[in-house]
Amino acid sequence: MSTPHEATIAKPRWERRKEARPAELVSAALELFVEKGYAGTRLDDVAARAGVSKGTLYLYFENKEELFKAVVRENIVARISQSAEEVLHFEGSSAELVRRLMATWWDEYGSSTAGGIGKLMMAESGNFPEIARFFLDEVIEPWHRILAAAIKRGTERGEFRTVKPDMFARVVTGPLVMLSLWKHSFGACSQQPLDANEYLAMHLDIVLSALRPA
Amino acid sequence: MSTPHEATIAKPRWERRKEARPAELVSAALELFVEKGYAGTRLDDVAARAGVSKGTLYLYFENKEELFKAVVRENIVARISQSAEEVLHFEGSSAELVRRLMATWWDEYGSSTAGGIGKLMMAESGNFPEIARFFLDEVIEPWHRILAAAIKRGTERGEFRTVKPDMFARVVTGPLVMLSLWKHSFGACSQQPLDANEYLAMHLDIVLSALRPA
Amino acid sequence: MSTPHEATIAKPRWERRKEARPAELVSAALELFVEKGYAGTRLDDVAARAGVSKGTLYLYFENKEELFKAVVRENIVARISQSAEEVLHFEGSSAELVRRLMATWWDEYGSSTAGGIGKLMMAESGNFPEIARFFLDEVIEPWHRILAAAIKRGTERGEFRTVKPDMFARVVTGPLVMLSLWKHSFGACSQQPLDANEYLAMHLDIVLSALRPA
Amino acid sequence: MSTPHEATIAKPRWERRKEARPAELVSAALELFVEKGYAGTRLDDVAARAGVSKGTLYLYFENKEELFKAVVRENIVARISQSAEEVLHFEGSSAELVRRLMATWWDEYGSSTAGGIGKLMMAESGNFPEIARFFLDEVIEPWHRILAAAIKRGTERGEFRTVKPDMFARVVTGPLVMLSLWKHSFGACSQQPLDANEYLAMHLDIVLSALRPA
DNA sequence: AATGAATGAGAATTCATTCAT
DNA sequence: AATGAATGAATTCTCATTCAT
Repeated sequence: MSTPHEATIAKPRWERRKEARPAELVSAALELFVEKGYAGTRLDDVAARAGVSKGTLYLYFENKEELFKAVVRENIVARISQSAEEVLHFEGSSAELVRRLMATWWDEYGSSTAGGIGKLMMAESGNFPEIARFFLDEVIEPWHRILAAAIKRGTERGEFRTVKPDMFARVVTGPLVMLSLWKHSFGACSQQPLDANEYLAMHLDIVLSALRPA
Repeated sequence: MSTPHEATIAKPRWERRKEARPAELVSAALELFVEKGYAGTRLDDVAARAGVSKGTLYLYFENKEELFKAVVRENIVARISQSAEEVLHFEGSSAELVRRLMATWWDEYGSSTAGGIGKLMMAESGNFPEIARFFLDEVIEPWHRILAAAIKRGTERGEFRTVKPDMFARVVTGPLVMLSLWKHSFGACSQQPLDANEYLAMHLDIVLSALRPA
Repeated sequence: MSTPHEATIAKPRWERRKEARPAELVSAALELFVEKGYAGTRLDDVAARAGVSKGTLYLYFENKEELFKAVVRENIVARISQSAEEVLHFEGSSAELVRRLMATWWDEYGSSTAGGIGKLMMAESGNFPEIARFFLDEVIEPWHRILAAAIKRGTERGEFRTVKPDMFARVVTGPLVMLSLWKHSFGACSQQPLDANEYLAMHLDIVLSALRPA
Repeated sequence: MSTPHEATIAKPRWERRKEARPAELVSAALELFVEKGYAGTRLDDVAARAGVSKGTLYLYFENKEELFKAVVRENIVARISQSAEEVLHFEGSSAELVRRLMATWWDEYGSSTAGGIGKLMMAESGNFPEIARFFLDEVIEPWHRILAAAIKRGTERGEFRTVKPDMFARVVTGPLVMLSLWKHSFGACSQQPLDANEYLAMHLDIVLSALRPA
């Protein structure tokens, strides 16, 4: 179908980083969506922040909604699955396992730019129910299951007291999410900045205290 | 069938409701802002939900931003102050005090429609820094202080172990906020609905367990 | 048709100045139309300046355009005719007649609030051709005829040199109109205010110098 | 009838005219502002007259007011300065100088489309005081100074009688402005059109007669 | 592959006009 | 006669999307 002379078409002077573009755009879009919300983000600004023209955006994404979906999709990652492995194969104490899971959560998800996705999804879940559902299924529920599994392991091994693992996992995820949301919202206008490490240490302390067998 | 005369009684195009209008508009706006975010809310829709025309909105609010401010202002309420009283004059155990504060928080703030304000502020803090600051100063910080005071009381009376009251208060507020946000976001698309009472009971259990003196 | 008991209807508490209202409204409208132009004038403001509610305006004027027409109509007055009389019956020198006509023009038309009508008509003639035509026929042309008649009288009596009366009248009306327009436009933002008397004196001097027989 | 192929050649929805656009828009806006006044001019119409869509206007001008300012700015031109040169270096009689200045005024300012700017400024000076001030400083005052200088020159060379040059200049500018305003207002609805040349000849005659030494 | 001028539907805002009181 | 709350059409302005280059 393609004619041989196509190969002789002069190579345009740009050509570079064909692959990099979408990532740059998604990254710029992520920042702006998190900062201003979906409706509040102008594609003009996304393009400008990515250093390209507005038209270029449409070479890679059909429209604003598809860009939004891409932003969510590209940033939820398969990270969760790694944590799952850890739970299954972990050899140490359950307290240590819980500590590690939470540290991992914060390092790889909560504290990263991608953590803003949480805020975004929370704000836009009403406007994009399918995406919210997707996020719920792919991110939130898996995490709850992993953490619940770790709790259950501790109980079964006699390290933790008996609690309802699912509900416990949900509740103690609250402060983690809170911390992440805070960074992307009030954190910016609070004068004495929140010390994340101290916060996380206190949180771990609470969780483990609450799990101590009677 | 109906008497001809009745049929011809002109239905007034509108009713005079000067007193009620602003509240109705603010209420309609609250729902939509929470549901769709600031930028995603059309004033047309606000007016329609309040049962008035677009123009009427402008009789009571200078513009969209002022409406937004009014929504926030009218819904933060002075509720917090009542809780403050409770802390100061409470006679019972500190565990009971904490339980009551949390129940109050949920009943009067978290579970109410106004709880959506929290979600709204979180999403829009970047776009309205002054209002976010206001919300921080008038709602969040006071609550933290009240809860911290209750923790401190428990410690001083030997009922709780020693913890940093401020940080503890912040951390254990996480699940409360989480629950409220959930209701206005993923709650809508989660199939097995979250049982708020069970969640809160578990949370209280965790908090009190974590505070138990060694 | 009217029933006797109409007479027993309680006399409402307002009642006062039934006749005065339209004049107050027209006067307020005149000021605003002159100041802001037709389109730039809000009926709200007209009503406010007249000290009545917006609705009241519609008791007296069918709509904005009718109000505008009333403003023009009520302010062109029959003043002109008095000047006409003067020309016909004046006994003194033609120079004195011209002097009087100009002084009269300034005192009764140019310097009065109604002088703003000129500015208004100039600005809005394109939007209201019929009214412009009316103004032209009822105000401008008659004035030109009167002044031309005075010039002609002077020439015929040997007091002035021979000129084309019509064109002469038009040209020397220019400074008069200019002065009136100035008051309602740049006059407000010019720092050294224009001395109208000096201006008029110079103008009269020019006119009479130009008419001096060779 | 026409070859099918020709008929299917897609007419571009628009043409790229970045360079020409602002001038075209300003020109369209000038006509409409002069014709209908600032408030009476719809941006839709400006765009339509310039042959572009509404949105395009906003690519070049931030808002209606900026467009208005551009219209004024672009049309006052530095024409005045040429006349200034003439006064300084003119070698002939002062009467000839005055004649030339007036002819120049009419040819280059009064009779041109840009002359409508005068009408516009007069009508809108109240709504845009800063622009009016600008116009006063950049156009009106310079002209007065130039004409006054020419009068003074004549007096000093014994060609004219002694008059107050400033006031004289102001007064005799009246008919010029009048003529220009007339063209853009009543001129349109007057049946016997004003002969500008005859008017200007009469005016020059008056001015020079009035300046003749005793 | 990239651009950015142009578009036009849609949202915010204004204001002349209506009408129940 | 007077009011002023309510209306909705008209206008300004925004921004996602298109497309010739």
